[in-house]
Amino acid sequence: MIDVVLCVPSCEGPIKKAFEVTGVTPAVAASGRFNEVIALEPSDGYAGAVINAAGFPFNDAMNLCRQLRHRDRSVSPIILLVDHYQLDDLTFREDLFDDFVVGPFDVSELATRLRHRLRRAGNESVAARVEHGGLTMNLETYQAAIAGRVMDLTYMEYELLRFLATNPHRVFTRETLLSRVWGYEYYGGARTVDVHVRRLRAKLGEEHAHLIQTVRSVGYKFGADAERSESID
Amino acid sequence: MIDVVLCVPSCEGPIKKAFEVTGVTPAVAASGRFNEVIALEPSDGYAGAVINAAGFPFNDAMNLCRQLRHRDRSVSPIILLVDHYQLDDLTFREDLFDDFVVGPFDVSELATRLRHRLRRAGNESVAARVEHGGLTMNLETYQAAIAGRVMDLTYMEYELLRFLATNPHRVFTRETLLSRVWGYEYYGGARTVDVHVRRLRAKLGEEHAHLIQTVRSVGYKFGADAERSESID
DNA sequence: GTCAACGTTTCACACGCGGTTAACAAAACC
DNA sequence: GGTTTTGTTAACCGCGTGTGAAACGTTGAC
Repeated sequence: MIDVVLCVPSCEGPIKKAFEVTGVTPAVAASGRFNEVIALEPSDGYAGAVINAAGFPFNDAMNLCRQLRHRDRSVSPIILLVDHYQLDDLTFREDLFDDFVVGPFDVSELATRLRHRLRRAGNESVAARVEHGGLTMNLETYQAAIAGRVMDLTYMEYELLRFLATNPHRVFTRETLLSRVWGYEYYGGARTVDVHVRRLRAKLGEEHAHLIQTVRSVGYKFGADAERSESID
Repeated sequence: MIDVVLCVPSCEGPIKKAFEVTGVTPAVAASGRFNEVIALEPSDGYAGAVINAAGFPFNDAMNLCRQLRHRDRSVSPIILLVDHYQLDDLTFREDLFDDFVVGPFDVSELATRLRHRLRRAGNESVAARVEHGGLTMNLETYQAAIAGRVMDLTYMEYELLRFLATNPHRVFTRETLLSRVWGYEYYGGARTVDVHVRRLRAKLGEEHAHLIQTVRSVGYKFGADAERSESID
């Protein structure tokens, strides 16, 4: 049985060694491309995943995290290998991974972190649901409901709403949303965001459409402002 | 309010800097001995703890973790600073801490781990703000409040107020404001600044309108002069 | 104290940026 | 091949923004 998914396009040798220390069996899932790991069946089973993002497009690694998280939520820890300059990219993506190691990579540190997260895996879990202002999102069943009424959201609609709702009251520019939700590096048509916001508002219903607020000249944010009218933080 | 308990018998300076990045306020609880931190009342409240175990008896740090954990169960994250040779000691103590940094300590890595754990623990108070003379501006939610009352500012009003409030007591000419806030290279209509100042004063309310002061023949500055009437700098 | 000169405040209005919306095209899925 | 989802384009429209002019206040000279 495979214990840990190893997603390391390079430098596999020393990292594999780290797993021997922990006593779990690693499986190299992707030697060249990130998306190969997805080919693994969930039934294959694995205890955790180590993803090497160092020297690679960051969004590729993030998309992989997202897919792993969707597959089996909160069960298996995801550890990221990053370069020092990538540290800032981790902000607002805290839910996508469980731990990280900064290069140059130390084998024993990785082993310790792996052990740490594996032993913690049972107790601590990523929030399985997001609730805010009448909105409920079940991250396991991939369902969303507003004021008890289930909404039939498409994939992109769900992802956008989830990102906004997990960071309530925070304003995001279209560019940020494109890169965080869509994974685009480039700045393409920003109108794409507008249109998806519009479709979301429509499905939220007239009564709750204001849950996604427009901040003119800046972007969009999630959250009823009523609850914030007294104080900001 | 104390956000984070800093328990670092040495090298406080650079570690304190890490907290500034996250926006939480650190409090040095123990400058010499580990057990001093325990003197803090639970009611003091803090979002997390950073404990320096590097170069110190490991069991002392572990006992501190145990006490902190006992005090408020698993709410606030505990981050350990350890030397490389101490990594093995962490085994089977995974429940006593939430994360660790291996020396030599990198400030930005610590900051990232702090943010990661704080946000995972559901703590949203990790936000960048500007506060001055009753004015509070949350740079992430794009909200501003005066004396607790939320103001509905437009984009330009917000940007102008932010610039002034982040540089309190400093006088800016209209030309400077135009170039710094508006981004103009040229000197357009200086009346533009006046009008925006006026609109801001109106939204600040009569009581707080004086927060933006006119310096005749020069420009405008932000800040209550009362607090500066005694001393200049 | 009066007056003139200068700077600031206030108002009203028009332009255009930026957001919304709908309709269409392309792609993915079954 | 039909259906659903996703991205793009363009028209529409509201409101934020800048501008000019008038009203107002302040300063200093006589």
